[in-house]
Amino acid sequence: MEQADFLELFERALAAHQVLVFFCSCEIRYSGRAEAFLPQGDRVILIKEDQTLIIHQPINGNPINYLKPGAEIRVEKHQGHLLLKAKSGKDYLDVELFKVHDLMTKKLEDGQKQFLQGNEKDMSDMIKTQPSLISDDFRPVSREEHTKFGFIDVFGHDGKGNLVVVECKRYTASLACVTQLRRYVEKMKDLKGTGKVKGVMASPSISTNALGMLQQWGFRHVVVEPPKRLERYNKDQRALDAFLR
Amino acid sequence: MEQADFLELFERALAAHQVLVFFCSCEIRYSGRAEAFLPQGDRVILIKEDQTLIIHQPINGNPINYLKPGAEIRVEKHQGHLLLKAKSGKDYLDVELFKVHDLMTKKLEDGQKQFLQGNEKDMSDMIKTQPSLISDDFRPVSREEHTKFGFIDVFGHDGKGNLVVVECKRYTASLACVTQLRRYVEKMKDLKGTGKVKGVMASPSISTNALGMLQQWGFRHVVVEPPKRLERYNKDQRALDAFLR
DNA sequence: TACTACATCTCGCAT
DNA sequence: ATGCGAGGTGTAGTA
Repeated sequence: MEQADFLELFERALAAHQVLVFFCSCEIRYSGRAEAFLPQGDRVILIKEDQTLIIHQPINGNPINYLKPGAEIRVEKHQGHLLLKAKSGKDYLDVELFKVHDLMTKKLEDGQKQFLQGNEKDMSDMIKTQPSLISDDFRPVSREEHTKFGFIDVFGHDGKGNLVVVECKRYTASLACVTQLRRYVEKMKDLKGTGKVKGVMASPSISTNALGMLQQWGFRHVVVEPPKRLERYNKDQRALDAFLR
Repeated sequence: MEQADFLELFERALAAHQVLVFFCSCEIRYSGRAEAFLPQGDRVILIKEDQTLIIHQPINGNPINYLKPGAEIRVEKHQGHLLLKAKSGKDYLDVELFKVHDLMTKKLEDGQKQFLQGNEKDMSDMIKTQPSLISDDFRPVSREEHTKFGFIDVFGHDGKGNLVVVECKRYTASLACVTQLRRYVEKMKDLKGTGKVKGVMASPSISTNALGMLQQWGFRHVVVEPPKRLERYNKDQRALDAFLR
């Protein structure tokens, strides 16, 4: 693709807040929270309407370089080829464009948000409405969602005069998760001036080391799966899919 | 763009392990580690040569949906429009394609790795070669000895018979960082059977609460910046850039 | 494989 | 702006 053609289309699309994608051979310098250099190779560059800049190599899931939304982006001629210079906050990206293979631009119309279920919040909600998931005598004191005594997921008491702090994790609980629970329990003991505070880790599973530390602190692990209400629908889809194959 | 044309180009590019990008109007269902639904809108869909699938809305830095490398991807006709079905591990993605606006495919040649400096490893290396950054009497032990103690960033001793555990963070240290350090110190006390173990948090800054907890445990904070050796080059570039503006 | 910790983490939420 | 914790976190390193 010709330099002049690219430059014109690029400027116009950028000004019109279109989305731009192009294939190119380039070399990249990054400076900001860290410093990086990526030698010449073919990449995909995506510029969104909010001036997000994302650069992908032909393999791997994550972008190799990027700038957050709101970047200042411009292209200038530099020693026979083009130089894309961009800045977002403290981060700077310089992309030497040796060759632009192909470019695609379009104004995209969206504005939808994704509905997502099965996160940690859904898990703690489930425990509040089904306290027996923790124990027969567990009584949650719903109320506090984010702050009050901290960021405790579910807080309550049992029938033996103990306060109970529940920490939910949607994945295998690790050492870090247990220290988090420990921190909350100690905060609660401090605030309430009592030693009768129990810790419960609610997660689908827990690593061996984490379980060891949990028990060392006299805490309990309870197996709880994150709720996925759309699961049946999707299961059906998968079954149908397998049938059609 | 015509369905039949898209289908043919898509299949061919996918089989040739080219990179594909297209603009489309679509509706997305995700099922796997969670469940999600995204109503109809315009998006950018990127399929890489390793069968990574990434879907972007026209704004925001992160993809709204994605599948990890190695996904099984196919497109089939479904009630007048196209249906892209993909699966990677336990994750399923169904994309109803109401209209494909434009498509770009190309075999990209890369294979370069990024050189990056200023990460936590660089920070701990710097401390090992310049122990005075921690204190005048700090003496780090050799790297070989270090490894058998686990995940400790820098380990050593001072002139007063104390073992010293250093935890590096490239950003503002938080409560979680301090509990991590605490965990390492306690592990070390246990392993060595001594109470004389000091904890040091090395980071550019530390939150007020984290500093409180740090001091409560008798640990110290030392201000250390992650090393960025290319910084001067980039600073010069920025200065030059400003001059040319 | 399981587990651990880093990441230019990003993002939202609350102070 | 800062602080704190979740994330469909992803990714690398190690046992």
